[in-house]
Amino acid sequence: VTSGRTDRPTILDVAERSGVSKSTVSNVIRSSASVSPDRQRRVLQAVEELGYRPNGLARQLVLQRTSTLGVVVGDLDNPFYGELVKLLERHAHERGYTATVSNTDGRAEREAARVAALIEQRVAGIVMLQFSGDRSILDDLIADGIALVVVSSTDARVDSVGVDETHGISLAVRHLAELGHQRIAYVTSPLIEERTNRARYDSFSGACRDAGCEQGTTLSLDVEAVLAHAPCAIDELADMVHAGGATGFAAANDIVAVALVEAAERIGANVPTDVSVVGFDGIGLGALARIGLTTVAQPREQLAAAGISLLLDRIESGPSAPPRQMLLEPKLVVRSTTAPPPSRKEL
Amino acid sequence: VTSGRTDRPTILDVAERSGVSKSTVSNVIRSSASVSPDRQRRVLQAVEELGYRPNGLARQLVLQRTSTLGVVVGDLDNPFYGELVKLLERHAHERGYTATVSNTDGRAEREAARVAALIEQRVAGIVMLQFSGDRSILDDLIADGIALVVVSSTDARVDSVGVDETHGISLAVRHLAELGHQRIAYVTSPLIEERTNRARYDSFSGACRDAGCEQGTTLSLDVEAVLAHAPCAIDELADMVHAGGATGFAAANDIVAVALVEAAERIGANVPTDVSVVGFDGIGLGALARIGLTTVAQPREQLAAAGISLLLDRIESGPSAPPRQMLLEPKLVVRSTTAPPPSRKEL
DNA sequence: GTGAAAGCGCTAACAT
DNA sequence: ATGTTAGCGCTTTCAC
Repeated sequence: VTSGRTDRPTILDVAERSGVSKSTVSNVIRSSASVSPDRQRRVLQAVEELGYRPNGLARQLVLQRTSTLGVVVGDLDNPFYGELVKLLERHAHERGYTATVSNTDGRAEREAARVAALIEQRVAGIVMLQFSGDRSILDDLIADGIALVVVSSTDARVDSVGVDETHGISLAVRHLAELGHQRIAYVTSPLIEERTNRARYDSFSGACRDAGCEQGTTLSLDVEAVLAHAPCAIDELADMVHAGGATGFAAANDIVAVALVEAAERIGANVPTDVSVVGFDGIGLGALARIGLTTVAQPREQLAAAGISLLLDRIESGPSAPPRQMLLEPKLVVRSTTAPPPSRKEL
Repeated sequence: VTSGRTDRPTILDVAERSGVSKSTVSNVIRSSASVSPDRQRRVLQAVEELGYRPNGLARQLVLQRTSTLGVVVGDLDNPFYGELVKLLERHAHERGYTATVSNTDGRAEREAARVAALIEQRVAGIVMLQFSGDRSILDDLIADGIALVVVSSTDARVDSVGVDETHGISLAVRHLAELGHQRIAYVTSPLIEERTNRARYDSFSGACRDAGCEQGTTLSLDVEAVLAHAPCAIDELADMVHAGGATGFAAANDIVAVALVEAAERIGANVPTDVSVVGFDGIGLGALARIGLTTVAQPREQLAAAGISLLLDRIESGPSAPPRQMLLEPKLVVRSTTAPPPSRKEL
């Protein structure tokens, strides 16, 4: 009653039982060198009888490379990331890798701690799905020469695959503008990383200019607080809506959008009659009739597939190859959280 | 340009640079035996200068135990599981473990393949969050003597922590009965494992008897199909509702419940005016005013905490200790998908 | 207090 | 075709 699992047989036990050498056993289980049919059979039988399972740790130690990928995600609770991680794990497994996932909740310390653990574990590569407050971890990783890919976000210094955010946001803004909204505001959440946020905001500003509409004050919505019915969370929104600050809202992601719809209706502003909301991501639940979230959808399957491909390529090619950036096209999905603004409707 | 990462320094490099032996370095980085302050400093400095990171693989190989936990989940896309995995990872990390997650999509072959990979990787233990079609994998795992805990489900042969399902379902049925529903039907999905399903169904039957109401035909709803607007998916429901087969529905989980609400409203039956729906799990999105899902909520944080505790205990104590079962109390959360049935309302 | 030596389970030359 | 040998990077007796 000392050790967790019963003692597992090693390659040596198999060798002994089948009356051959370690190497021969190794050869048959890896089906590498040629082994006589007779011995092959005997080894296989011994493996069977003993219930032998090769020790991956030992193999990876001697091979000097692991078949483990680290997946660093901000919030697994967000279905967009849940699905992405699920797809990434699928692709990883298909290519012979396992996935160690790390949830950071957008906290820099956690991100650092998780990444440190991944490095000690000698993961073959890391997929990053979201950044926390600062990108210094990225710098360390790059300096470390570890294989790295950023999925659904972008950074010029590393391999990455994401959607064309500028285009995505312009789709949202243009849609709102075409419906007749004159004043549009950008809504984000404290969880979204500073730099990403700024980039998106810039895109948003540009899109507003291009579409010829004014831009309202940017709102930051604490999603948790809204869902927990914390009253303070929506005061800012109330002020804004009642003062005619904006009739159209472009949200940083679908969860924020959904929380925004909730908050708006709670203060008596109907969506889409009074205000319109468009999200970003394309989570499955947004398709529910009761939600009907108009959103800019990301191609999740492609993001995952490309992410794993890029990462494995990088693992092969080493850190010296120039970084590759892939930009996928997002798609506007119009549902029922957007409509012409009230003033226009009354015509 | 051959290998992925640049060659990392080993404990030997540190030893050389600081002019001490391997063992001394090992002692200081693990802060085990006592080392003279002088050498201690020199070692630490060398570690710093070299950017040395201990090789977890090597350590775990010699220690004969890993600090990796396997988490096997049916569908990470379901926010209930997304959140559970997130919580499990947090607790695991707090106790010094990393989490390798495996998504099975409820497919037995995938489950087997993933579990095999986990065993080769010599995970210290496995958390199972959902079963696929058959439980034979469980048998193998038990025979294997691997540390194992089942979370949010139950099996008498292994450590497990879940909610009292019988009680949970009776909460749902009783709530419906108290509202005046005479005929209640159970709704599940093809993704839910046979045995779990049967157990829940039995509980459901019992609850109906106790509450003195009839039970309608059980429905199996393909959630994907409903959300994808596949027409066939809701025919059965239409027949049932129009034939007065049931006015109240107890769903196997919140996703099914939400899909059911969608399907019902699509065939012209308003929720809760015409039919009532109660879910099971308590996903965050159910709290949205537009969804307002009445549901039987599971204590997720406690499930995760207890799951990791049970597993680590098991890792310590070995396979011989008798299995422990923990049953937590679910809680009925009444929102707006339930109301008195139409007939009763017309009084 | 410190170092030398013996492995953990495996793979990969290198002999035969 | 098969066995022998030397490690992969680390921890841990066991002498000194």
